[in-house]
Amino acid sequence: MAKIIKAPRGTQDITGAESYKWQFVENIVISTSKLYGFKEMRTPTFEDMSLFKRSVGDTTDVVQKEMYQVQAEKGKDLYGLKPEGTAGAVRAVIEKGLLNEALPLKICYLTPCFRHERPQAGRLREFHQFGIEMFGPQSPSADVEVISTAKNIFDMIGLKNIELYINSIGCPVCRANYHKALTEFFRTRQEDLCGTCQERLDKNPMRILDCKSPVCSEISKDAPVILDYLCDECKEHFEGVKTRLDKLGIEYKVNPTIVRGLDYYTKTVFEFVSNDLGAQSTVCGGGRYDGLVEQMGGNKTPALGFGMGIERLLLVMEAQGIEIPKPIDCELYIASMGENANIKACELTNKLREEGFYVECDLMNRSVKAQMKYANKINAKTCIVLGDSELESKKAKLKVMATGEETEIDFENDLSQVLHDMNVNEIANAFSSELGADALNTLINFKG
RNA sequence: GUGGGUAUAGCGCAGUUGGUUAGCGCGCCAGAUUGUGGCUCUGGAGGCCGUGAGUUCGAAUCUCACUAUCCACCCCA
Repeated sequence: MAKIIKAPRGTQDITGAESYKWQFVENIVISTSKLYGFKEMRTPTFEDMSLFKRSVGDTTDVVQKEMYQVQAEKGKDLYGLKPEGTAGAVRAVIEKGLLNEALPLKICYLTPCFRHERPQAGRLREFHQFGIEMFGPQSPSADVEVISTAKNIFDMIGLKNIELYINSIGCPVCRANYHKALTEFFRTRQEDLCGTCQERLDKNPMRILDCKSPVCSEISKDAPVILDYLCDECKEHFEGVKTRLDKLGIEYKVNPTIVRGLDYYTKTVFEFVSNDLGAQSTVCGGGRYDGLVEQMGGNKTPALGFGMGIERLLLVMEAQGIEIPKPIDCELYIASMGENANIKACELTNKLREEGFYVECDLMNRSVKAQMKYANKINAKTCIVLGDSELESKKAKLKVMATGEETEIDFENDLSQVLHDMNVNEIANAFSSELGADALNTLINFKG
């Protein structure tokens, strides 16, 4: 036997046992975003390396250490597999001139992302992000709309205990002042900081606030807080965001230690976090990036958005035992004996599928018994058996698998009516049951 | 990149202080008077015991290295 090639480290195969869950989540995120006016956009999986360097940031870990780079030809420019969704979206929006249309421009996307990290719970090398981006508005209302889109998605999925943390990291001006104050503060206690934090002191002092080491977090308690350093405009904006969140009844905690690791963020930043995940507890992260469009060569345009990790979303759902509607079961299995019956089964199956029913017949040349076993295994709701005598009489017994009850029918003419009636009954039952959510699921699920 | 755990059939697991033919459950296939599923019973297929060295008369079992995987750091979705 030839050697088996395995999937690359940190990647996943999504089989039929899982894919319906993905489809469920993907449908919810896309359809919920539609209510807010976000139109789906699809951009390439790889982009020029310079795009990521300029947007995400040349010195960030994501670009510096975790990018997958591809070179199509020796000596030619490098491409990078997207490590996140915003950069490509911003590039496309500028390139297509979409900012010349009516603003705000609202887009969303579902895309694979790639980062070369050590895989861990909730962290893969190829993962999938759903994201939304909004271009044009500088009003705090936009921040709240973006946050509420995420919140609404969680609610639609049925997630519990997702906490929202918000912060403002200010505009470049107030952030620079804050960085200076923070560096000066930590400089006085430099020797007491842990190893990594000593390095952070110059590179990214705000990260020290986030450190889990007891010593560092003790020191951080007295550190200056970003919110005290915001300029008037940034302060007012942040207040505006909080006021609106309160009005909408969206609960949040202001957390001055949340810092996004991508360079483009300004003003509002936020994270949705779940305790049902391991160390990688952020399900959704985002914020404003008012300077990015201009930096990428477009006209100065405020913008904002978020990214949501689909794998992490699914992990939380799993942990919380959220039930995802299963794909529909086979509605009819047509068992057959002998060549002529098999041909007839094949013909009937095809005809019923054209009418929109999920029907199966034997493709393995198995005994009737084995075919029945298979029908049972795939959870077929009904079955008929065709043999020489049925072909002659044009009648067959339709068996309801759950009860074993059989009725004789004219298989040439009655099958589609029977299958139709079965579905109508099922929907009626779902409606009359007291489990509203289940009924809804059945309806959503019914025929895709 | 750093640290710790794990690696035996498709999946989940046993495997005694090293001892010859490596087991169990689920799943898969077939049969139980030959045209009917689920329950039960019987039989069958499927493993270089992660890879490579070493110790030994003998290694799934002990040692080392490598690889993969999981968890955590880091970073982030």
